[in-house]
Amino acid sequence: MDPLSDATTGLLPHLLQLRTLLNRGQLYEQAVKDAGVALDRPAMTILVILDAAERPLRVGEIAARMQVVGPHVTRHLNSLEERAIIKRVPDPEDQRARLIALTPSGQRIIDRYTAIVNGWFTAALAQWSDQDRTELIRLLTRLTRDLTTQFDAVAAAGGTPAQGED
Amino acid sequence: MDPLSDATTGLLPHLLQLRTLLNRGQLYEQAVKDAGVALDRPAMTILVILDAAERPLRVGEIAARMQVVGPHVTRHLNSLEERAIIKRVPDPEDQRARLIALTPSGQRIIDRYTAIVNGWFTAALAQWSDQDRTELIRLLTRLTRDLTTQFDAVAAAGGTPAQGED
DNA sequence: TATTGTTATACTCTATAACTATA
DNA sequence: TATAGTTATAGAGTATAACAATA
Repeated sequence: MDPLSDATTGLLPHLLQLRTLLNRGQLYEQAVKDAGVALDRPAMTILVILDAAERPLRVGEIAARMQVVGPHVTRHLNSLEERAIIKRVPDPEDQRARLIALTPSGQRIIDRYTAIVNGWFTAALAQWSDQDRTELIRLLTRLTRDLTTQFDAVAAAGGTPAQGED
Repeated sequence: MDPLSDATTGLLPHLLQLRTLLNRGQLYEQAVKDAGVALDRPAMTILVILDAAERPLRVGEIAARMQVVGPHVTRHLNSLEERAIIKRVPDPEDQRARLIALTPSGQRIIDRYTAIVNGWFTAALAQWSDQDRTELIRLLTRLTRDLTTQFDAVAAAGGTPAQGED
């Protein structure tokens, strides 16, 4: 009756399993240990986001990308700034805001960390064909984008299923 | 120099973003509200796992699939059993163990919940081709499996990069 | 003695509320 | 008065340690 159901039914368990996998603290601890630093997961996530952005970000932008609330980011930034891993610089466009930038030391840390984790991914996908790897990235990117849109709509509607009818 | 890098570099930010998306508590709250129950996320995860397994599971099996530790599961099972959403039955093969089964009431809850979430997924993937949906499931399944293997190896090695050389 | 599960306690991660400063 | 960020406090979520019962 609904051809979509065949493919989308069963997606939930798969995604939960992936989430479960990525939430394992053990991995981050292993990676930061190998990278020679002692940072917790949220701090590491902030660094990954700053590194991927390739430019300084506002606190609010980081919070939005982490899907968390402002104060959570602030707390970790305080700790990261004390250790000279990030720095806060004034935003020339708005004196209320601050731009968060990686220090050279912070950049070295995230580079080491990323190299290690990418090494794991490379090993995990070693048997994959080039085409499958490319497809994975493409579908994952699209999935994340479309789920974000859908979830935002659901949250905004505040209780409406949103089967996408009207 | 390394053709794998092209595809696997950048995988980390994508996966973190997906994780971030799936960790949003808002969604679970919306779904359980629509489903007419009041359960927290870990409890809901347990029900999803039991439903996907299509048979009673041991406490240890649930913990393994959630990648959490036994006591965490026990606590939620206590609460779920009080509300007659799951029940513990003796495992005929081992008197130490117990099998966790959904009650009819619990099955109804997870059915409603799953229908709602699957509705969201269906809406999110409405514009996708059948082929892309099929490919997504296939690659996601494989990714989860291969990452699990890799991460287990890393954790077991206890600090070894595991580029798969030796 | 090793394993399955439970109870009790502590730690990590994230949210809400109240406040300061600039727009 | 609205917005960007911070401080302080409270609540989920998960882990570690100690224990009970069966293999």
